Amino acid sequence: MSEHQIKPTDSELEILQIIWKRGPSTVRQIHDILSAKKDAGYTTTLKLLQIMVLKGIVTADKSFRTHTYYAVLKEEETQKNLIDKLLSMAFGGSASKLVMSALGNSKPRPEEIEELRNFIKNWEDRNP
Amino acid sequence: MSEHQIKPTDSELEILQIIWKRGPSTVRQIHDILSAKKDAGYTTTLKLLQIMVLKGIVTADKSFRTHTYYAVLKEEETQKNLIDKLLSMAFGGSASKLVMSALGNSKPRPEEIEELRNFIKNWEDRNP
DNA sequence: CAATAATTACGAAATATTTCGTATTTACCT
DNA sequence: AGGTAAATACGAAATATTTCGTAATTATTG
Repeated sequence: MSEHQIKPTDSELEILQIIWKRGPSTVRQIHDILSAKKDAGYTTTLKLLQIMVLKGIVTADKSFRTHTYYAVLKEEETQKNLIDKLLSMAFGGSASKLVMSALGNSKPRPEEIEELRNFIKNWEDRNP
Repeated sequence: MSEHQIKPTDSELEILQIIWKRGPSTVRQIHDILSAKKDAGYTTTLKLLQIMVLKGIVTADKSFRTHTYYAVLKEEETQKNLIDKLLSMAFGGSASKLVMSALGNSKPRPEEIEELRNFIKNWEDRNP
């Protein structure tokens, strides 16, 4: 860990999420998904990716005309950072309050519930 | 709900958190707490509060020279909004992943663990 | 009362983020 | 080859956020 916290902005997160899900992607691929859910110009998406390269959030393979972008930030690690921030920013550091709020308001799908129950079972074993 | 989502910024959240904890507070009181953990000028804190009034995040009682600021946004509701956002922004909408990430990386204090266990027990009853 | 201190008002600079237009380059297709 | 389409480069406007300096006002104190 030589680098101090690279913190993606909201727009950057939207893009990261797409790359995490699709794997390495081109601007066109990313933009098509992005523009399905929000209003955005192609060059805007391109510019964002280019900025993300400068910040070290993604890398670009430029060996072909159509560049391909790879996520540098790891999904789990980024999620952890965001939770840590939310925790200190809005929950006074209380993980239990955060979890209760998340579970209290959500309607997890059945398969999620099962996953969660298993996790909780293990978690309880580790926290007697 | 006539108003569209009032979304506090990070700095605003820091202040909100203080008011939530202390109750209605003056600029001085807020600033003293704030400046304990970060470098900030008094007028910066004041200006932030004034902007928050414009946005409807807090209200100011100006009947005395030293104004007192009240939170308009409710803590639980704001927390819920932030979690919803984080959920769609970084967890692809999966509450279970969010919870697992939060619990996986945290070391809750003993009293939190108890609270959490009780909550989970109830939650499991409601999600058979 | 006069000086000092505390407070608010407010403009505006500094910074960060988002968006897009235009120019240029590269590929593709008759 | 010539024309069209697709892609990148890049500056810069538009917007949002954060920070602070200065002036004006009101209280406090000696």
